[in-house]
Amino acid sequence: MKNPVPRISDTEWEILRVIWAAHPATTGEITDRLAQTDPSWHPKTVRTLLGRLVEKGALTYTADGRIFRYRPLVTEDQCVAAASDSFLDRVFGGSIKPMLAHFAEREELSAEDLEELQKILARRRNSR
Amino acid sequence: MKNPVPRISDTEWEILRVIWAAHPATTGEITDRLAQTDPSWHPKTVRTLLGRLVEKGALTYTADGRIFRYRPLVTEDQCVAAASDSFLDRVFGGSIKPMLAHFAEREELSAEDLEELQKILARRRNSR
DNA sequence: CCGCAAAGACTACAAGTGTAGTCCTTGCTT
DNA sequence: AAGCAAGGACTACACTTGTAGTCTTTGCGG
Repeated sequence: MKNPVPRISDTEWEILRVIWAAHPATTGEITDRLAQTDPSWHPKTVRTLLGRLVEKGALTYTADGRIFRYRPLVTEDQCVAAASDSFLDRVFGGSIKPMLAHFAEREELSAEDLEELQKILARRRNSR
Repeated sequence: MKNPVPRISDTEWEILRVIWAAHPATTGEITDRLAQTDPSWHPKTVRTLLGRLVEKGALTYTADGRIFRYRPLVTEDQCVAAASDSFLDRVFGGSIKPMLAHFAEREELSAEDLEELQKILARRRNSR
């Protein structure tokens, strides 16, 4: 009964991100918000992708006159979990620890990040 | 001068994994090893994918009679790094910390895993 | 009241992917 | 020696993805 989260492509993620951030959202709003971070978004492309996301069951809309208002049918958490699983399988053969080790070694982490992560780990260890 | 790592698809990852594990490897060896973990691999499919990976520049081969021996042109580390970057961008908008937090919260980590990860983080913090 | 810009519907199209199938050659088996 | 199975070359084909373009309708600004 729980339809598995549909597969979300690269560009579709961008669309979903702005919708998760604030919904319902009209096509125009979505296009504008996308264009703010990347002006190369073409309105027609946005429309196509919105249509595909509706087909996939990731979005619905309600028509308000000739304007559509989109809202998500899948949560960001669901999609993150699904994408993470698939990434883990593909790239790390499904095992989480090497994966975390890989990222923990990367440069971009600040001292505060590291500290916070240690707290997360510590909390988990204590809660058994 | 460093050709960017080619984009590797899901099934191509599986192929590469067995080649990284032991190379050079003949088509037959590769097919057999794949079939061990998943008997549904069809030899023709393997051949097609090997061809594509060669086109992409991820593999080369040397012909030994009518038999090809494949070896990687890209390292697993390179591919892991590239795939990780792309995953990070797609799913977490490029920021590493929320990503690590997400995985650190998952169930599959054992107490030993957690401990080891804390060590990694601690080491990083100390090394400045 | 009318024409136009904008929204949506439908169409396009090449590249990438998953998954083989067919055809040709040749080394090995009887 | 003959034939067959295995390798490789080339072909197939539907689905997904990125990226729009054309066609139709309609509310709004003059």
